[in-house]
Amino acid sequence: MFPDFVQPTSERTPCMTHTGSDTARLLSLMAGRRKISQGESLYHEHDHFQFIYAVQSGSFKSTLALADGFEQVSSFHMVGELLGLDGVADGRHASRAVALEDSEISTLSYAQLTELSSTICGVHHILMRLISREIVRSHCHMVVLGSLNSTQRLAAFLLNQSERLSARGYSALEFHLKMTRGEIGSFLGLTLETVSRTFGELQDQRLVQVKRRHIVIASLDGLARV
Amino acid sequence: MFPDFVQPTSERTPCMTHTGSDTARLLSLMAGRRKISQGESLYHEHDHFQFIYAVQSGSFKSTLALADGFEQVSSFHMVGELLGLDGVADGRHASRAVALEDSEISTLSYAQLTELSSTICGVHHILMRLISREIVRSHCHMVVLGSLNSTQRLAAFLLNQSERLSARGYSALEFHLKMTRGEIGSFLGLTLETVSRTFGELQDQRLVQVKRRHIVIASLDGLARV
DNA sequence: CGGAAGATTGAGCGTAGTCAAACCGAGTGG
DNA sequence: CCACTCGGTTTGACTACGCTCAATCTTCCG
Repeated sequence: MFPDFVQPTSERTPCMTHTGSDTARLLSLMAGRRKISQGESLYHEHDHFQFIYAVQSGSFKSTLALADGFEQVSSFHMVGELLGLDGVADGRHASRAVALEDSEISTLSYAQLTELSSTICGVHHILMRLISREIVRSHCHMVVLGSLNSTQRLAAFLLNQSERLSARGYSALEFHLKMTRGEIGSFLGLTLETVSRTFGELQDQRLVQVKRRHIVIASLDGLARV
Repeated sequence: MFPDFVQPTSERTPCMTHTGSDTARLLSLMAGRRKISQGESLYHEHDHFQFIYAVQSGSFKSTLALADGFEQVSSFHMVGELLGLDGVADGRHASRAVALEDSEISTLSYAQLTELSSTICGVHHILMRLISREIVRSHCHMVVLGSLNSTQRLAAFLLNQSERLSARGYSALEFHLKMTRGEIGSFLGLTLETVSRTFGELQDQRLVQVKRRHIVIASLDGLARV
């Protein structure tokens, strides 16, 4: 039932977060460091696009505003991931980035970066790949939103979290979510009540243990099989 | 209820298709031309990424395969739009592109393009912007999939079609869809029956006239207000 | 301790999915 | 020309999943 790229097991998965040598090399160019406290915004929609950011510690969500004032979460970002690439499109940010906890980011001026591109061969390849990877990630998420039921969505979400956390050296089976049920719901196209209930279901099936934001995965395979 | 960027009226809309001076300049570099007949694939998932394609005539859909063999439509492409940019991410295509009708495409080798980037200043800016714009587009579609009901989704779809067609000099109010109900449904995260029924509703509300694939929009504003 | 924000749980409802049948239009061949 | 097929579309009846509204509980923090 799952698109194969949602599963964390496969070696090369397009849904993979953009952590890797690409980002590492880009990170080495990063300069300014800044603290962002919980709830603070890094940038807003329509803000002039100037910087690309990398999460140094903590985590962020990206949101898009709906016309009625509500906001939908479009992605979560954790340590080592980049923010702000959506601004390349037309020089303005298309989303808002908010810290989910007290965080630190480093900053890289896009103008600087394009200069570097001409001197340091390969830099713009890296950047291009990173942006393109974002496309692939959103496409994956479109599949999640467009063809999975609530249980499958939440399972996919947990697997994704697990994969990204373990890629950062944390446990793949036990972790602490930084986001509320409402934010998860918004991200998955569900209500917060449904998220809560679905956590309950997964727990009843002995696939995970959930205590508020603390998650223990009992069976990765089981989750993937959902 | 609509995210403002779903509406076709606003002047600068991030959901805007990537037709514009950027594409135009890129198109001028395009070389080979090829015919693709209806149902034929331009590339498949996991194909080695080598070319970027521009639709010269006809139209295409991009699909992602689910693990169970089904495919979800992730986007539609019409004349002047680019295909294949998802392959930049890791050198392999993440989606499949299929012609919705007998079509023609022109081809641009990505390797060639990156060479050009170093000589012709600005080429890689263009490419970067185009890729980034794809991100913004997918984010918009995530909002559609994550927070709109069937009527709103279909209205957004029709407005999008209308906008893109009128940008190409066709009528904004009367056009012929190239895709089946099933394909629309897959794209919008609905079943084909729901698409059909929802077309009926919109017709009952005198917002559009629908006869199979022939669409006449009675009120763009009405659709946008849905 | 009290208040607030977040999470859980419950009851009832509605939208969209499912399954099934009928319909329509285009193309094919007798 | 009509009969037949086939893919796509429409329509109907029923169902179920997830939403809504509401109450309660938990944890955190002043």
